[in-house]
Amino acid sequence: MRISELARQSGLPVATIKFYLREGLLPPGDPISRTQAEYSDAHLERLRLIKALRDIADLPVATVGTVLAAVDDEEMPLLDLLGVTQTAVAGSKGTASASQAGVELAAQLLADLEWTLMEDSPLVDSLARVLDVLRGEGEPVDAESLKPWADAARAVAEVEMDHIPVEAPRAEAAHIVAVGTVIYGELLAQLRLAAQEAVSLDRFGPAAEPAE
Amino acid sequence: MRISELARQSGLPVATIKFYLREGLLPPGDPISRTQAEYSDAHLERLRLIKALRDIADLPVATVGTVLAAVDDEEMPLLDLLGVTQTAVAGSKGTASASQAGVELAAQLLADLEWTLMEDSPLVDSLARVLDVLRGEGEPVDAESLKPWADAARAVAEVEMDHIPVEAPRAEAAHIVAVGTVIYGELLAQLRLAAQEAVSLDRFGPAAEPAE
DNA sequence: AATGCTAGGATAGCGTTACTATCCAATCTT
DNA sequence: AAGATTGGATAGTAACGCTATCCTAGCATT
Repeated sequence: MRISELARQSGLPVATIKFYLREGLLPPGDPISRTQAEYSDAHLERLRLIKALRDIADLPVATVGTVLAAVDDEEMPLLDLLGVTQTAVAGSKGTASASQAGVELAAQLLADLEWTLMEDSPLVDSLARVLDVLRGEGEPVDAESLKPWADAARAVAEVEMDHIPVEAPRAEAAHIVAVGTVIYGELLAQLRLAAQEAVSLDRFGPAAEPAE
Repeated sequence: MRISELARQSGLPVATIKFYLREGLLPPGDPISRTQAEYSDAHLERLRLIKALRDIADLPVATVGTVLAAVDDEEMPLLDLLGVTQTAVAGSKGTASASQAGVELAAQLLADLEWTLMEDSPLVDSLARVLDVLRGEGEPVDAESLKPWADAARAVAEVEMDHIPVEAPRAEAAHIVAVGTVIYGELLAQLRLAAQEAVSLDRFGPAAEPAE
């Protein structure tokens, strides 16, 4: 198909597709002639993926590029791909770094939970930043207090890791790792909000006040 | 204290504080004279809150304003404040809206879970958008398949709702509702990533011992 | 009271991000 | 043959979140 067809099927403007081509998010089409290129279903698939990462996870375009490059890199082990994707998701916000105390707190928390991370995992820092804020708000940050969140996180993580088809072709597994890390995270976040609303309605009654 | 002292203690540039004042995120100080205003600890507190919402939750400045206005509104019931905050968090990303099928799917999911939301809750739409993407990726979106995430979400939501000091002064409870919705969400997200890494290291990692 | 520094307020400017629009010559379609 | 379309290059735009500059008025010191 040509670019306009790709635009039609993906629902993205031609100009945007050209932009993604320029940014290297979408590989170039097969050049048929000097002014024509042929795009495949793989391109469409790729655009859908980009759209998901942008719309749902709100990842910056440059970060999407990093993740896609990792997905495409046949040499990269899935474990490393997971790391790249996590870094993209975790690190896409803010620039401030965690306090020393926060990092120690995070390390202690992980130790208490018996969760072993990689030596230099950037997740420790992301976690430390959150703990810094909680501490600043006077909330407890010890393992016991945070256990409900840790248990919930661990439970979904186990399911998600089970879900990776390690026996399947790498491309397929890589795709699921990247998408799953992002999308199931968002799913969990949205379900949490929905659950909050359901719980609060259950408790404080649906007849709380006359809505208009 | 004067503005420069406020800047020093909050770690924010004076120009930024002025910007927040203009945007209405920070209430004006007590005017001592025509060119001097006195700021209190409450202002410092407020700045810390703004910083948390910006740095951690990455909420747009305008959205932070909406949430803060709701926190300040003594007339607003906590239930409504929760709704405002959730909308801020859930809706701060993307602009695309969910498909009709996605909305129906979301409604079905909530029904199967026996979660009752408010009539016109925007969460249905946010959830539908996520389900749309999952469906597009060929992932299952029925209640049974998604139960692990729903259970995890419900579990933390229960704890979080228990955590709101409904008997305390409204200002305090309101503060916790707003901050908690955002910060514990981020905590959960980060813990999930950490758990993913811990689980995958346990399973595939270097020096992994079959811990059975 | 003169001097100099800071505060507060208004306005304008800047850097980044993510597109979007315009051109253009080379095809392609009919 | 002729109008439309394509790929590619380049430039422009809009939103966002600050940041910098001005200016006048007061405070603080001498």
